[in-house]
Amino acid sequence: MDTGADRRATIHDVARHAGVAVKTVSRVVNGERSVSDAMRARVEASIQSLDYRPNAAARVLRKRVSRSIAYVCEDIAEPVQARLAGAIEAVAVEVDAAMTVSVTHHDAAREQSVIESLLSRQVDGIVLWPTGARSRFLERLGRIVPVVCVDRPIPGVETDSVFCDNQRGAEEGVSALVAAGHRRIAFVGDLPELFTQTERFAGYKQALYAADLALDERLVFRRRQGIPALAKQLAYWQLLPDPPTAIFAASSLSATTLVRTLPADADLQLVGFDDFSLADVVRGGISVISQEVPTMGTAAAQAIFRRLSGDRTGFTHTRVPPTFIPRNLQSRRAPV
Amino acid sequence: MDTGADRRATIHDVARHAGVAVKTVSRVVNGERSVSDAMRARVEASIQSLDYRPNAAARVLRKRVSRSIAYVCEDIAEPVQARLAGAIEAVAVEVDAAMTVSVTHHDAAREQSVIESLLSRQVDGIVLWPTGARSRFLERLGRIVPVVCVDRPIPGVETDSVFCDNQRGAEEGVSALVAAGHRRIAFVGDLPELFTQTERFAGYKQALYAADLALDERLVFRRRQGIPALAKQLAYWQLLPDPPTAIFAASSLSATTLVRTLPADADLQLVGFDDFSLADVVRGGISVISQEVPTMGTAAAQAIFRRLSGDRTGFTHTRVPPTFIPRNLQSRRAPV
DNA sequence: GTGAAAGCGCTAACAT
DNA sequence: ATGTTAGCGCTTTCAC
Repeated sequence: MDTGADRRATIHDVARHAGVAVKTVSRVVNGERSVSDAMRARVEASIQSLDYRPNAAARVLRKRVSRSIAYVCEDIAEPVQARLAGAIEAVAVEVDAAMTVSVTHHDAAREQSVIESLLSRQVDGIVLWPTGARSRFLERLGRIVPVVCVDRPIPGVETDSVFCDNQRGAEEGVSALVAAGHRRIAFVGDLPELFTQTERFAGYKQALYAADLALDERLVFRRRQGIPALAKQLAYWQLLPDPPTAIFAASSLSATTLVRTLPADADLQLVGFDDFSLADVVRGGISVISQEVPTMGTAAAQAIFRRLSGDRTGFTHTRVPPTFIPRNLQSRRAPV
Repeated sequence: MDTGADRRATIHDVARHAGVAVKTVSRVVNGERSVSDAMRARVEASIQSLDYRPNAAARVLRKRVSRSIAYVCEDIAEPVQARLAGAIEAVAVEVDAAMTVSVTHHDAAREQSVIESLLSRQVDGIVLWPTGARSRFLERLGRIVPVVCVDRPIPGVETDSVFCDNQRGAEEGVSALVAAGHRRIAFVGDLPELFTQTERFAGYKQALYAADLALDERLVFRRRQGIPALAKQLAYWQLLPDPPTAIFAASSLSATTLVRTLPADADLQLVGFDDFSLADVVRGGISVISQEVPTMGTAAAQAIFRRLSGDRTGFTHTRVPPTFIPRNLQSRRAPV
């Protein structure tokens, strides 16, 4: 029955127990068809009674594939990155692969070191949420193992990629404000050098352009905000001859910081990029552009497995359109 | 799967290139001290120029340890579970181990199958957020590999464990309501059979007892709520001769559902278990009992590595006290 | 349909 | 301080 746990049973133990050759056990374990039913039953009984589990390390060593993929992200506690992990894991488990998670904390040096470690572990592919740093190492990475970038690219390096269609999403969100009658729409975003921010700002500009509205640089606030800086900016806007009547917040951090900063009775309509918890509640509900995270995770994981099954075609760049979720969007008469 | 590079360099390639024995390369790679500086430098140069990376599969096969731990949880997208993953990964990376993440989706069958797969992969330990199902398989699991349970135990099985001190936390939260003058405090929680819910309800009762307040069963609502059911319950409470003036919500789901259900002007003080995004904002700020997730993750991972370094002492049960975060807790004159 | 033997890349054990 | 050899548990190759 139980082997006592002294030493895990090996394929040899099973072969001896069943009175067959090692190769036959291997065939049964791997579901190969050229095994008679009687033999299969005999081997399976031995596997059961010895509680045999194939040693993946030996298999990986021999087959040179690990059936494991890595997800390297900046911060697994961040909701979008966590949900992406869930979607990737779902695809992995489907094909009997494992997902390892490594975290870079936005640090390029750590990004390289965790990836080095993963390569050593023979991962079959990497879904990478890059830090945004360039490096000779990352340039060569794609030649060693299939890589799919998510959220943003590695600067100067082409890989398979799955990104949100940030520009289109932002354009849609801002256009919804225009359609609700707003003509003075401010932009509050994170650091301009971030890939997603650049794209979302482009979408903002495009929506204004499409509505024949001028871009007023005074209404653009692009930095890593704290509440004090944002409060000051809001006060400044109120002093303008024609202050903004709506704000497009180009990240969930911007949106939540705005929520914390705005007086409860401030008459400002908000649209945010990325949904966040209780966005449906605060300030009567805040409209958001919501990334299709499950779709993106599935696409990223599938891109890896596509490469693993031998696909050598050119890089694919998937743009997943986000969904605009209108909430409490009141029409507003345009000012004269 | 060959990914373009001809063949990765092996320890033999390095040995040949450097003109030394493989064992010497092994010594250098593993940082053993009995290697002369000259030799070390020569080997390291060869490693560099061949872009050599040790094959972890071969190492695992030989050493019988994988330097990898598994984190098995119910839903990696859930904030507490995601943050726990981050804390576990931080400890793992510190000791040059990898963390694999598997998800059970509250399904006992999947719990068993993912763990079986992990055992095959030779993980050195498992941090398990159990589904709560009993099984013969889980009973024996601890004999095969070190297991640390988080959040709740495996029913009927003792393992090392790291739990939040739910009872104490709940007691503290309810006591804060009592201290603010509340005498009619309702309990809104999730399914009573959940381990954490049982403990939190016990803390609620204890706080009432300590304050000489009777437990009024009519003020206890324990089920998986939706907004309609909760709205009905709130309406019922308003019809009581002495309706509750405060509510203790024993999960973040209960708290956020309450927030979505309560009219904005409802004069009810809330305290929730588990912090949630924007709890500092909604309804003027909601006090919460906040789990010390980083502490718990660190403790769980360390418990694994303690076992791996040979510790065979009895099971350790760590109870991490949560932190009460008061927000907008107004004093209320007790009714006559 | 089944089996024997070689070897994946590494490290433990034992030389020297 | 450095080298040689065996073997971890599996799959591949080839033989029957």
